[in-house]
Amino acid sequence: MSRVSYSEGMSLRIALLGLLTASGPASGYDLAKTFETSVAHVWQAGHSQIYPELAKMAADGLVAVEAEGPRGRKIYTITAEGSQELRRWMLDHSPSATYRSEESLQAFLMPLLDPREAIELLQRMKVHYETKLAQMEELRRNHPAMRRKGEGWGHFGVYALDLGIRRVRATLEWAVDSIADIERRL
Amino acid sequence: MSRVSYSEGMSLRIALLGLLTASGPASGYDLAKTFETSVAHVWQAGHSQIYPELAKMAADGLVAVEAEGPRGRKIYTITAEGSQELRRWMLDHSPSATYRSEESLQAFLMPLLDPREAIELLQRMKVHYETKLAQMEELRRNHPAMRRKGEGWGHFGVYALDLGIRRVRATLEWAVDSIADIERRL
DNA sequence: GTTGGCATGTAACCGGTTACATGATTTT
DNA sequence: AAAATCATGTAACCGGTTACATGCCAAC
Repeated sequence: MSRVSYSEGMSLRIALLGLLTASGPASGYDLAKTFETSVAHVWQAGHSQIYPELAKMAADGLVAVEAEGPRGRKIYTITAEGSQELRRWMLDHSPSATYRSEESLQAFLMPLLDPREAIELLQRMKVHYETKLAQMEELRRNHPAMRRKGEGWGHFGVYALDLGIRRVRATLEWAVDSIADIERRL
Repeated sequence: MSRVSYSEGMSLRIALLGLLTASGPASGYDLAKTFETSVAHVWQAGHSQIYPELAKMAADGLVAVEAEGPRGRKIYTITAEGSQELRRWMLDHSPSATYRSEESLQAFLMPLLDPREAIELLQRMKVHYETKLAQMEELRRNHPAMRRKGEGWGHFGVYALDLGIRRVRATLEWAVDSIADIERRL
C-alpha cells in the first residue's frame, strides 16, 4: 500500500476528477457550471481557477483532451492515472484538521458583548440557519433518489447533503439553547 | 448606525483585538502563544502573520505600543478605535457563507467508492471524531467556569466550545448512521 | 446586426503557510 | 560555555478571489 502524502491544495484537482468520473467527459465550462450546482456547497471554484488547473492536470497526465468542439471547446476525460489518484485520495487521505470559520470566531468572542447584544446576535444567527436548513431540506425532498443512473448524482451528493443538514441543525440548536441560557441568567 | 462592509480577511485583526480585550495588553509573542492555546480551534495564525498584522493595525490606529520590554518586546494595547471596530464587527458583520472542507468533499464523492470501501472510510472517520469529541469534552470538564476574572477565559470560549462539540457530535452521528445505512443495503 | 450565452483564458491582489534569519536573555 | 527559550521579523510560495480581456456562435 503506497503511502502518499497529499498537500492541502489537492482538493480542487480531486473535485474535478470526481466530477469527470461521475458525469463523464466534460469541458472546463461544463465543470464550472456543475461546480455551481453541485459541489458548491462543499467546495467552491470559479472558471478562472478551473481552466489553469485542468491544463496542469493534463500536463500531469491525470486528464486528457478527448476532443475539441465548436468554439474552442475542449472536452476533458479522466485518465487511468487520474482515477487512481482519485481513489488514493479518497482512501488514504485524512482531511487536514485546520478549521476556520467566522461564525465560530463570533461565538468565541461572544462573552465580550453584553447579554442583550449577544441575544440579538444569536437571534440573527438563528434566523439565518433556519432558512438555510429549510433550503437544504427542500433540496433533499426534490431529489429523493439523488443517484441517477448515468448521471451519477442530482444536485448534491447524498452523503454530503445529509452531513450538511445535520451540521446546520446542530448549529441552529446551539443558537437556540444559547439564547435560552443567556436569558435565564439575565 | 454606520453601515460598514467588512472584507473577508478582517478576521485575524478581529481575533487579535478580541484577545487584547480579554487578556489586556500583550506582545506579539504572547498573542501567538494565546492563539495556540485558545483561538486555535476556531482561527489559526502563526507569528509570521501576527507580527506584520499588528504593525498594520498600529498604523491604522486600532492598537498602540504601550511599552517596550527587555528583548525588544513590544507590548500592544487596544485603542478606543480598536474596541469600536471589534464591536462593529461582532454586531454588524454577517459571516460569509463560503464553506470549504475536505471531509465534506470526501462525503460528496463517497458514491464513487464501492460499499465496502465506503464503510472502511466512514469507520476511520468515526474513530477520528470519537477521539476529537472526547478531547473537547474533557476540555470542557476541566474548565467548568471558563470565564475567569482578570484572565478573560481559560482555554476556549464557552460558546465556541459548545458549538464545536455539537458539530463534531453531529458529524459522528452522520458517520455512524451512514455506516448502518450502507450495511443495510449490502 | 445586435444581444446574449458559450467558451477560454490572463493579471493583480490578498491571506495563509513554510522556511529562513537574527539576536537577546535566561537556565543549566 | 552551551542550550533553551524569548522575541521579532522577512521572503518565497501557493491557493483563491476579482476583474479584465477576447472571440465564437446562435437566436431574435
